[in-house]
Amino acid sequence: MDGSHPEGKAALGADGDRRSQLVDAAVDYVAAHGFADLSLRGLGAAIGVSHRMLIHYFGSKEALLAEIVRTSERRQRDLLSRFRLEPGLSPSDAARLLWRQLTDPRLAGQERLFFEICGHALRGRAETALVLEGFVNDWLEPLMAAEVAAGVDPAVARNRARLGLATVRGLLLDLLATGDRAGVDAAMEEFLRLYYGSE
Amino acid sequence: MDGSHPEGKAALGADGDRRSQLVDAAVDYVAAHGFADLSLRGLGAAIGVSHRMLIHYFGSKEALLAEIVRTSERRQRDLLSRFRLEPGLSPSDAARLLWRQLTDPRLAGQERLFFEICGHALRGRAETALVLEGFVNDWLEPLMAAEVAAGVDPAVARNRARLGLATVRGLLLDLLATGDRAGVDAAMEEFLRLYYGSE
DNA sequence: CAGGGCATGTACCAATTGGTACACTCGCGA
DNA sequence: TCGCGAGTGTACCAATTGGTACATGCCCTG
Repeated sequence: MDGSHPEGKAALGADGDRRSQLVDAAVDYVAAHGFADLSLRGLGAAIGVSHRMLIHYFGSKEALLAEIVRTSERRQRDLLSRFRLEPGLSPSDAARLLWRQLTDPRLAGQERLFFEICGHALRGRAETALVLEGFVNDWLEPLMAAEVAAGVDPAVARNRARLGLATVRGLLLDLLATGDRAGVDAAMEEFLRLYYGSE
Repeated sequence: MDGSHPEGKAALGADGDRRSQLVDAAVDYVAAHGFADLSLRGLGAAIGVSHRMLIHYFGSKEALLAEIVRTSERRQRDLLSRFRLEPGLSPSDAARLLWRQLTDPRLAGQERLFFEICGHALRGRAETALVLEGFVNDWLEPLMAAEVAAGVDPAVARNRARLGLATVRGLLLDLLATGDRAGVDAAMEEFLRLYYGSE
């Protein structure tokens, strides 16, 4: 009685069709309602399938969670790669722009989910463990490349990239926890001043 | 048949005696085994009481969790206050020392728990919501005071303190996720160089 | 039109959960 | 000595969970 018309299986494209549509909806739901206490029934009811179907498509709750984590990660990475296409701004302006994108309120749910998943991953939860792999390294490479491109000694660039990543995440967490956008933005400005040379 | 001898109720001190002993054991257990999937039975079995008694002493699981969160918070605060007693080192050396204390492997469980609780608190989970209150502000004040004492303009000091807090947390998260102590330490050194003046 | 395979729903199951009822023990005060 | 109340364990309950069995319906191919 909702949008689940039996549209046949050839309507959509490449991958799993229905399956990938479900995982997308699931990520949205999880980003909005949290990862920890997810139940197949609750999720199913919210996105319009029975919990039976979730098991059918994903095999188990654990597998579904793993897929949610992967998709959420991919979304974040897409955000970054879309950003990299920018023209040649000054490094500090580029950072500022990236920061503004990351702190877009519409991404808040996604960011919360990120930290939530981190928390679980630190506990060694299987579905989320793979996150820890790319947690730093996947982001370090592009940031490091940017540093090196700006003329920084590669050895130092790695440390600077790691520092920048950590600071951004720390401030992001601050923002999510306090909602004090002005205060956090001011701290970020202070960081940019220190990081990219002064005013 | 274990360490729960009926030692009478006057053996220990002030507060709840048994109760506070239980909450201490509970925090240890949770720091080691995680917060998300805690069950009263599992916890009880681990610390040597029946889940019945946990309900008896704390009223409900939620109340117990709230108490665990509060105690864990208090422990962290105690760590900081014990640290403040140091003599007058240079700011950067003081920061280095604090950093070394925070990254003591023996605290890893506690730190993991901190981030885990953050994740849940961001979801508005009731027992953990109070954490968000003090999440930044409680730490900002002492850090800000230190900045001001070092001669920084109060307006800037707030931003610097906030930045320092965020960076420490970001790097701590990095350390917990990757275990790459050397890499994270190097990034921290880079930060200290930027933060407290150069080479 | 017939058959097969995929998608879906309903009903169900076993396990685990937080929480409760009741019984038992034990030490203290009258 | 006799309770009485606090501490504790055992057994139990209802709800929720992930997961399964079976039946149904639909579309596509023959």
